[in-house]
Amino acid sequence: MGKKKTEPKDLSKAEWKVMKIVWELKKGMAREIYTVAGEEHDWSPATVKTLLKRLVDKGYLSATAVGNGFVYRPIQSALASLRNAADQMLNNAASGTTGPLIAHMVKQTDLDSDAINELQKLIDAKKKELAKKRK
Amino acid sequence: MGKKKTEPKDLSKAEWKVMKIVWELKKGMAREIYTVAGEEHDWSPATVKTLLKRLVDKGYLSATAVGNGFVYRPIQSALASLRNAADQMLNNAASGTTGPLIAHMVKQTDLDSDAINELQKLIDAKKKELAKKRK
DNA sequence: CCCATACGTTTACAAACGTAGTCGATCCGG
DNA sequence: CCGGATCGACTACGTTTGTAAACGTATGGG
Repeated sequence: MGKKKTEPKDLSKAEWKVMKIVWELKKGMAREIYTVAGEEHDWSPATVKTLLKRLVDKGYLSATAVGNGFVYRPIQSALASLRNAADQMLNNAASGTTGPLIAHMVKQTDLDSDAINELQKLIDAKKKELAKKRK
Repeated sequence: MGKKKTEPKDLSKAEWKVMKIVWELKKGMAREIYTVAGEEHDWSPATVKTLLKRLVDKGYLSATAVGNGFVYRPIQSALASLRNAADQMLNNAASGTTGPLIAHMVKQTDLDSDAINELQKLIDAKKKELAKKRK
């Protein structure tokens, strides 16, 4: 028993940026990660190393020993993590703001046809649901 | 000339919760705010007072003197603040995740017919745009 | 087999956050 | 006009975050 669950800590701003890089690389050694990170943001390798460590501690990255160091890999998919962030955001949304908020995001984003179709499907479902409810 | 802009600091988790309450009340004196906050979260009045102060300092709340204390009012609309948060989130989104992310949010949320129609309009626009591009 | 290089760990330190107590000023019901 | 309730400011203090140097160690090219 006692699975204890260890409340999943969430990511800080800097940590998100590192995660984004690792998600895009799929996996990587310290070197590659802090090279990219050094270009994109303006961090010293030391800084990135610290962030990597913290991410491993927080359970967002796995580190499998290879040669000198480790290969880092995301434990959760980018999507899973984003979903959490999104849910938190929705919790902070005062009633009535969610609709416009989502609309804003749709406007902001470039969607491919798959995404658009998926969205269309969801909208249709919502419509149907609404119609029924308003019987 | 020196508009200086004072980089808008962003809200911490606890601060969001307070803001949400104020947005919903539209405005309020310390008393009401920390009463509600005390029920919803489990904060002492002192804690809420601190948060209120910090929110005023950060420029999220205005405080106009009335009697003993102040009436607090949100300076930005909830939507405006959420939009910022959303934009940040989209920045952290690795490519290809945005579509599914938005889909997730749509699923998560109860939308009224206005919101649904608005979304539908946006989707239609995206479709058209896509069709044209893929000439 | 040596040593420069890169790795991860430790340590550092200021700023932001979460949480809250104290305290002098002030308002209002009586 | 007094005294209790309340207010906001100030102080406090441990934790997390941002940022990075130092350092002991392992690695692998020569």
